[in-house]
Amino acid sequence: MSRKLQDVANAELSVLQVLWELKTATVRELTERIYQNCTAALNATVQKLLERLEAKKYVKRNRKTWPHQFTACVEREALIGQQLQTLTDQLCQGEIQPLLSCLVKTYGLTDADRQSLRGLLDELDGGDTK
Amino acid sequence: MSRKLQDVANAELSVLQVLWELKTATVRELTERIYQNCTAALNATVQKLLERLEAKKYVKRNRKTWPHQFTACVEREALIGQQLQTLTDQLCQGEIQPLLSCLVKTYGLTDADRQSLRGLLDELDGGDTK
DNA sequence: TGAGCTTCAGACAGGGTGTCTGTAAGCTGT
DNA sequence: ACAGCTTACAGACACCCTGTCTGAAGCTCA
Repeated sequence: MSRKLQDVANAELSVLQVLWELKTATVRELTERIYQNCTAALNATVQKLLERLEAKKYVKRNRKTWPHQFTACVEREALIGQQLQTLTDQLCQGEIQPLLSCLVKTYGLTDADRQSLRGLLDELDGGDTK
Repeated sequence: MSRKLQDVANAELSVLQVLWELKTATVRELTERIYQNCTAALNATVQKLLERLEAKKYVKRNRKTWPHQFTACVEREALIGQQLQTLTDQLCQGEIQPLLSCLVKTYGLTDADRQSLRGLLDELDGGDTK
């Protein structure tokens, strides 16, 4: 039974969040943003997190600049989509149906939510008018 | 930075899946269903998984019968909801909005999917006609 | 060239996970 | 009541992910 590989760890995610916000940043900037201060140790921690994110292809590093500049190369939406995929795979045999219904029922969707959701649906209808 | 506690592990989930299907089962039944055979070791493994699930309040054990009968005491839907919550908390600052849009856009929702989704929305509208 | 950052490699502890062994406890048919 | 089988329970591992840190090597700029 293979382990559920946790593609993005918690601390890694917090790095991504900042990168999404800043578009591009150095280790120092990230460290300060995340930990509100910046010691050698914390820097190394962030460095390591970036290293791992880079390995996972979630972050790109520009080695030509000094200090290196980092940018996310995965969209927040892509990550959401991926998580949703994992979720349906694991709990709904790949179907979105149960997830949708659960989502609509469980969450108190506001009028606005429903409205915009309808909008999205209409868009889709328009998009591929079979 | 606290670790993202993985509420239900992989192997644990496979136990739950079987319990959802069978409603109630013994360790032996579960073991056979999951591993296609049943050694002392595998039995103990399942036993341990059940023990952990019980601790997490996801499974109930009837100690009056012998062998013990196990039943899930969490619905699949509840788990989905919980996962969705985690997802939005981590990636959308608790908003469902981005998730919804991602979901609709990314997944090729079939006509049927869209239809049923509309149905659900209508139901909601009817439900709390403020 | 030297001070001060930055990068990089490696180490490490803690915890989750899946698995197993060994032992105690419970049941069943004779 | 007992032998023999099944089940329950406790504890022990090993593996790996995560977050963190230390120390050494590299780069820049005055």
